[in-house]
Order: sequence, then C-alpha cells, then structure tokens
Amino acid sequence: MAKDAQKQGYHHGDLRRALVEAAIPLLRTGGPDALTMRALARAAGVSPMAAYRHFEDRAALVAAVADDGFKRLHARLRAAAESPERTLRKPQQTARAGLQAIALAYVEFALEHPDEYRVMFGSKLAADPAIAPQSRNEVFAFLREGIAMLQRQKLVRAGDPQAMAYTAWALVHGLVMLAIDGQVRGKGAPSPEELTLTATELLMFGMAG
Amino acid sequence: MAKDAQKQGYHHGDLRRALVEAAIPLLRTGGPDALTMRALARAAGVSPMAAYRHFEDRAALVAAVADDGFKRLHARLRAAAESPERTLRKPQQTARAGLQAIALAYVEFALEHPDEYRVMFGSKLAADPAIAPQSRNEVFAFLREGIAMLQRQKLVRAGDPQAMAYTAWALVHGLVMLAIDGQVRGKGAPSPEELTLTATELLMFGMAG
DNA sequence: AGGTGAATGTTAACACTGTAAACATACCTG
DNA sequence: CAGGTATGTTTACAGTGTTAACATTCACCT
Repeated sequence: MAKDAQKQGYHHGDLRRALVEAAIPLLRTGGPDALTMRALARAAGVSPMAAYRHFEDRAALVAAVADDGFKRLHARLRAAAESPERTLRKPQQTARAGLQAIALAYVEFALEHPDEYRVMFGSKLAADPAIAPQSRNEVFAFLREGIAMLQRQKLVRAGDPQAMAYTAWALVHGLVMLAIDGQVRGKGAPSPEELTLTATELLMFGMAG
Repeated sequence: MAKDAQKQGYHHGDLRRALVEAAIPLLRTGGPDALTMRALARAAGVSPMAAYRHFEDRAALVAAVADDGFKRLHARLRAAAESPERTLRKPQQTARAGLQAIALAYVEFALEHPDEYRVMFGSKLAADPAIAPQSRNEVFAFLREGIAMLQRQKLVRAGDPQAMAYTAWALVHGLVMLAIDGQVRGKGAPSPEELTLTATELLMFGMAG
C-alpha cells in the first residue's frame, strides 16, 4: 500500500504528484507568477522545504508541471484525431480534415488553459536536458507521424516530414501565442478559431502538391 | 540643457531611458529573470526606489523594455525590406522574395537576442492596455501592409490581409519560439534559417492563388 | 522481531526581491 | 527669490528561493 496517494501522517504518500497537481489551480487563479515553491507546498499542506526532496529547484518543478501539461495536450490531440466529427467547413479528404481537427484541438486546449500553456513554453526548459519535458517530444512525434501519413496517402507533397511538421507546429503555436497575448483582439480581428481555420487552410494549400 | 542624458548630481537627466537601456546587458548575461527592479537601478547607479518615479511597477518597466525591443525589430525589418539583396534560393518575383527577406530578418533578430525576444512576448503585456507596447502594433501594421502590397501586385490571392498577416506572423513567431526553446536542435533537425526558408515557401505557395 | 540506513519532512536562517511610506533635494515657474 | 513639483533616498515589511541541521518514518535484512 505504498503506492497510494494518501496524505496523512508524517509522510505524504505521493507528494511529487500532489505538488504537480496543486500547480493547476494555482496557475488558473494567479497566473504563472503564482507558481512558487512555497505556495505549492502550502497548497499540498506541507512545509516549504519538503518540495526540495522531489525537485532540485524551482526550474525542475516548473518543468514537471510543463511535462504534465504536454501529457494532457497529447491526450487531447489523440482524442481529436480519433473522433474527427468536428470537420467544419469543406470536409475535403478526410485525412486532411483530420489534421485540421487536430490543429483546432491544439488551439482549444491552449485557449482554455492559457497559463498552463504559457508555462509549457515559458522558460527555456528544453535547453537543460536534465529537466527537458520529454512529453513534448511525443507531441511532436505525433504531429510528424500525421504529416507522414498524409504523404503516404499522397495528400501532401513529398519532402522532409520533419521540416513540414516543424512548420505546422510553428504555425499553430504562433497563432496560440498571439491569441493568448491578446494580440488578436483588435477590431476587425477574426476569432482565434476562425483564424486557425484559414491559417491551416493556407498552409495545407501550400503543402498539397 | 534639461533633455541631455547626463548622469551626475542628484538628478539623473534621463533616468527612464537609462533604465531601459541598462536592461539589455542585464538580459544578455542573466536572462529574463535578471531583469529586476533593484538590479536595473543598481546598473543605472541609482537607488532602488528611483525607478518607481518612472514606472508604476515591474510590469510597466518590463513593458517598456519590450516596447524598445519592438522598435528595434521594426527598424531591422524596414532595413531588410529596403535592401533585399539577401534573396537566397529561387529569387522568383522580387516582391515575394522581399517578404521572405523580411521573415529571415525577423528570425535573425530573434535568434541574436533571444532573451530580449522572450521578454517582448513574455508576460501578457498586451492584455493591459495601459502598458501594452504600442510599437508592436506598428510591426504588425508593417507586415500587413506588405501582404496588402503583394495582393495589389496579384502575387497573393485576394482575401482579408489582416488574417493573412496574422498567419504569416504566427508562422514566423512560432518558428522563432521553437528555435529559442532549443526544440529544433534534435538530430536531423534543419537549421533555423533553412527551416524559415522552407516554411515561408510552403506558406507563400498557399497564399499565392 | 528488532535494528539500521535511506527516504522523506521540518525548522531556522540568509540573501534577495517588489513595493509602500516618509523624507530630502534639485529644478522650474511665478 | 519663493514655493511647488519632479525626482531621488532611506527605511521598512512581507514574500521568495535555497542552504544547513535536525526529526521522523519506511523498508529491508538478519
């Protein structure tokens, strides 16, 4: 019974998980700045220094929260890929529509949880290999696999799928960042969803041979 | 003689500018976290609270630094647009090549000063209208004007230039963010410049009618 | 069973941060 | 020259990350 996440007595049970989970409500209310070691420990009902038994320093803690976010994002994208009933506008070939549905799910996730998304791409986590969120690579691999599949179906022109995946990711990531920063809000500006649709259509036009 | 930026005696001369300028070396050495009120004041040879005579709080100071960054970025893009000798690969129609040169200049700027770029898009500055960097809008307007010009020359398909400009900006911004985060570094990954070229070509293929 | 080392949590302390309040000085305008 | 205003300073407080020393509990071995 050592794997259970009880939280009574001197030892916590699974403090590491508790800390990472306590991060979400903190983020939603106070933004990324509220993600402090001490506040996290407080939320988990534990003394400030307890967190340091599980994370080297604040950067490592933040990286773990980011990693958790990428896991949830990955799950969301997979779900969107498997039930692509959300093909708005021009269903076209279903494979491409599926890719578009994935892009929409990505944008939705980020706009629903902007602070989490900001943490995921906040500090230069990927630079330090010790704490680089590995789930991030899985998300990217998922995307690249999608592109490669479209190539096999001749729905996307031949070429390095890696570079194309980077391009697609950059486009969606950029859209999200601009939207989160409140930059798309000006008068006459399209809604983020509308913008995502037109943007992905433009890109897929270019990728289609 | 009140407008000169002397720094002797009780009054500084132009402390506001001095603070914003002191931010750059701090950023380059210590990253965005080194951008503290007290460190800035120290660098300007002034007491910690002096900064508060010119900036409401830290967020406002950071916003001013970001605004300064957007001004320099804007200048850089304008320079790239006026001397487009940098047309690598497939010069095509010169107007489109010019847009590609602008994209390259954008990426170069960001990769040369990653910490400044991170500050520019760091906290949600644009959300608070009181401190939202206005130079940012000018950069976007510049980009949108470029797209509109291409439309007039029939080099880009008709459509809302605003949405297209958002798309182009998002693509480049996303590329930069991924590159800065060290995400493009994996084996077999293209160089950021190479990636920028292929990405912009894909997008322009889609935007061309 | 009992003891022992490792894992985990706690308390105390330090240097640093943002920022409010009260005070001091220099400039500028009448 | 007088006085108000802009600017800079000192002091103080709460909150932060993090180190060091100490305390408790768990897991395992004989």
